Amino acid sequence: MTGVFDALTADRGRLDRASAAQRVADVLRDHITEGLLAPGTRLSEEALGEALTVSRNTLREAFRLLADERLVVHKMNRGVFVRILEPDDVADIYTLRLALETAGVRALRSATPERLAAVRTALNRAEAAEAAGDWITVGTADLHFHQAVAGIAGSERIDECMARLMAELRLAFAAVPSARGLHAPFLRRNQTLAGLLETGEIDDAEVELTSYLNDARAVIVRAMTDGSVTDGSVPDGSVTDSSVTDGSA
Amino acid sequence: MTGVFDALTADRGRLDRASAAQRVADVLRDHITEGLLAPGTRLSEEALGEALTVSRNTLREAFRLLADERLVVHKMNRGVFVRILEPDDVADIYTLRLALETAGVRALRSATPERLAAVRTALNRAEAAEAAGDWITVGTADLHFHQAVAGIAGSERIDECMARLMAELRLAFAAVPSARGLHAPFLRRNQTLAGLLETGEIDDAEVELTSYLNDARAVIVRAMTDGSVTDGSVPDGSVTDSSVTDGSA
DNA sequence: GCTAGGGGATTGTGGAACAATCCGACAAGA
DNA sequence: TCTTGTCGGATTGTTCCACAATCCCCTAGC
Repeated sequence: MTGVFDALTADRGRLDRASAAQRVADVLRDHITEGLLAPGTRLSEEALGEALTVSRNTLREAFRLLADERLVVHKMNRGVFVRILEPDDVADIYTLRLALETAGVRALRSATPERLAAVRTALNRAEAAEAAGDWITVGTADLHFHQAVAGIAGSERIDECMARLMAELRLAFAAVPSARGLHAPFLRRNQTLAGLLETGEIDDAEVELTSYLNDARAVIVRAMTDGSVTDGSVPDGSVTDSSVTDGSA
Repeated sequence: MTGVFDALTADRGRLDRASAAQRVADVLRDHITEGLLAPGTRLSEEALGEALTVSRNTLREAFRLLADERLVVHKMNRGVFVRILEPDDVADIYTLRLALETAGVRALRSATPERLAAVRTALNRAEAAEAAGDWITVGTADLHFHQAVAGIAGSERIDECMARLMAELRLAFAAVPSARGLHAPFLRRNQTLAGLLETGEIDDAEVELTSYLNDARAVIVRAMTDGSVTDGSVPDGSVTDSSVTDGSA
C-alpha cells in the first residue's frame, strides 16, 4: 500500500479547512493572548457575532473551545468573560510547566537535531527583540524558547499542553505593569540554560531550569499581589464596568 | 472577608447546574470511556439529538468539548467519530504520562496526607476488584491509581491533564483483547511503587515508575499492532464501514 | 438603611431552513 | 476491464428566529 505519495500524507491536514467556529476561536485567542482583550472583558454574543459576522450559534461553539483552554470563563446565564488569573493559577501553571520542560531536558539524549536547534532559534529571536527594545516581542520569544525546551521531548501532546499553558500565561503577563522588568532578568538565564543543553549537561540543566522557574513564578506572583500600577495598556474605559470587578472564585 | 462559610466554597460548583452541552458531553464521555461506543463509530447529529432529546445546536457544542479532549474527531462535512487510537498515539500518551507522574513522585516531600492516602486507596480498590475477577473495574482502579500518583503534586492542572490522558487511554484499552492479560502483570508493580512512595524512597520510585511505564507502553503497542483478535466487544457490523478505516493522521 | 420586587437585557435552548459538501452509484469512454 | 465524468441522496455547516429562564439594576416601600 505504501508508495510514492507517502510524502503527501503530511500535508493532508491542509485539505480540511477549519470550520467557522475554529476560525473564530483562532481570532479570539490571538486577540486575548496579544493583550487586545483585557482580562475581565465580557464577550457579548450579540456584539461579537455582529463584529465577526457569525451567528450566535457558531460563536457559542467557539466559546466552548476557548473555555476548554481556560482563556475565557463561562458564567451561567451571564455570558463569557476573558479569564482573570489569580496568583494561585500562576503558581499552578508553573508547576505543570516545570514537569513539561523537565521532560524535555531529560529527553535530550534522544532529541532530533531540529528540536534542539529550535531552542537556539527562539533564543536568538528574543535577544534580537531585546536589542530593538521591543519587550512585547521579547515576551513572545521567551515563551517560544520554553516551548522549544519542552519540545525536545518530541511529543505532540506535550507540545500542545505547553502551547495552552503559554497562552494562559499571557493572561498573567497582562497583570504585570512592566514587560521589561519582567523579562530582562531572565534573558541571561535562558542563555545559560541553552548552553547547558547544547553541551549535554542534563543534570545541571535540570537544576538551572528548576531554579529558573521558581524564580520566575515568584516574580510574577509578587507583581500580581502588590501590583496596583498598570502601564496604561488597558484599551479603554469599557473594561472598568461592574462585570469586571467580581472575582471568578 | 473570610468567614465561617469557607467550607462551602468547595461545593459551590454544584450550585451552578451544568449547561446542556456540558451534560451531553458528560454522558457521551462516559459511554466512550466505558467502551459502550466503539472507536470509529459515527455520531450522527440527528440520531444522537433524538436519542438524548437535545437540539443539534446543543449537541454540536458538546462535540466541540469532546473533540478538544481528543475523544472524538471532527471530519469536515462528514461528522464526528469516536476516535481510533494509533500505536503512535499510545506512545505519545505514555511520554506525557511519565512527565506528569514523575512530577508527582518528585513532589512527595511536600505532599499533603490526603493526596498520599489516595494512592493507597486506589490500589486497594484495584486489588479488591482483582479478587472479584472484575477486570474492567481493575482497569478503572489502575487508572485512578496513576492519577493519584500524579496527584501527589497537588496541581489542579496536572490533575486535569492526567484525567484527560486517562480517558484517552481507555480508547487504547478497547483495542486490547484481554483486559486481564493487560492489567494483571502490572498490579504487583503498583504495589511496589506504592511501597516506595510510602517509605519516601523518591529516587527508587522514580526509577520503578519509568521502567513500569515503558513496559506498559510496550505491551499495549504490541497488542495494538499484532492485535487482530478482539473479544467481541465491537457492537455490530456498522463499525466496519469504509469511514472507519481511513486513518486520522 | 435595608429588604423586596419589577423591568430590561442577555443568555440558554430549541427549531427550521438553506447552502455546501461528501459519498456512492451509474454511465460513458479508452 | 479500468478509468473518468456526472448525478442524486444524505448529512453537515451555518444562519436566522423564537421563547423561556435567569441575572442585574433600579426603584419603591417599610
